[in-house]
Amino acid sequence: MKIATFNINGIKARIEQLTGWLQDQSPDVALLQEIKSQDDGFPREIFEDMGYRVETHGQKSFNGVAILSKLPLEDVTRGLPGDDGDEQARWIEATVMGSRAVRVCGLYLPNGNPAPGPKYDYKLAWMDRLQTRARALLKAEEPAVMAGDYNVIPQDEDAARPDAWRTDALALPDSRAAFRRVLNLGFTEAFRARTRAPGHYSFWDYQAGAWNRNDGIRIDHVLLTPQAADLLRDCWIEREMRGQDKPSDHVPVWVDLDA
DNA sequence: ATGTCGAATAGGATTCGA
Repeated sequence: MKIATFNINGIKARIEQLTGWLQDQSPDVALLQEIKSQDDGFPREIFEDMGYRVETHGQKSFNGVAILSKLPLEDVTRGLPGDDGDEQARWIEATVMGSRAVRVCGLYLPNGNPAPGPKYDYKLAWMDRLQTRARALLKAEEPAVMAGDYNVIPQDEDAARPDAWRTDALALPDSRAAFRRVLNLGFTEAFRARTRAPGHYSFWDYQAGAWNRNDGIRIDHVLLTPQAADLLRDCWIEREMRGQDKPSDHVPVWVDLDA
């Protein structure tokens, strides 16, 4: 089962790249973030015609997550539990029925800038709720994946210029600690289970020629429960996507599971 | 320093979010 997480930065602006990518790479499951569309504005027929089931959790203008799957989906839920007043569409879950059933969570974690401030408070509160959901997934003792744009640079080696991010919400110690707290519950960070080296990024800003200078950061992550980690065949970042015409500022991160 | 992009509003330049 090949699963890719991809922050597409707007479905309308990315239709061409996204459909080409699905044709070429044929993920079984694509977890999309920042669809920037409401559910009824999402061009689901385009993907259904390509053989994908489509589940969205959108909102107007900003945020929004979706699951595209060639495999059957069961028990789809929308929204991260823990705050009924949270209007932001950042979380969607489904069980993917492969040769093994895999619970898949697609997430778009709040950016949190400027920090300190209310947006940073929201980020940290959201990460507390993430930790609660993560505990429940572990308790089920089943293969589960939490993948998406975490908006966290886990360590200095995950940024080309770590000092430039020192006071940014993506790298502040409280952000890193909250990310580590989730990992330390017992999750495996798939990319780091396969690759130790620095210099691997999943995001390059549109500004200041960041891509041409390889001034990137690694903020898109795939976390696996122990039962999912046992199925891990490989994890890689598809950096070539950033060099295409009309790219997103993020690229896909893949896991291949024996499921 | 951002050197940018996407969406909404409004009816083409501006604002917000990233």
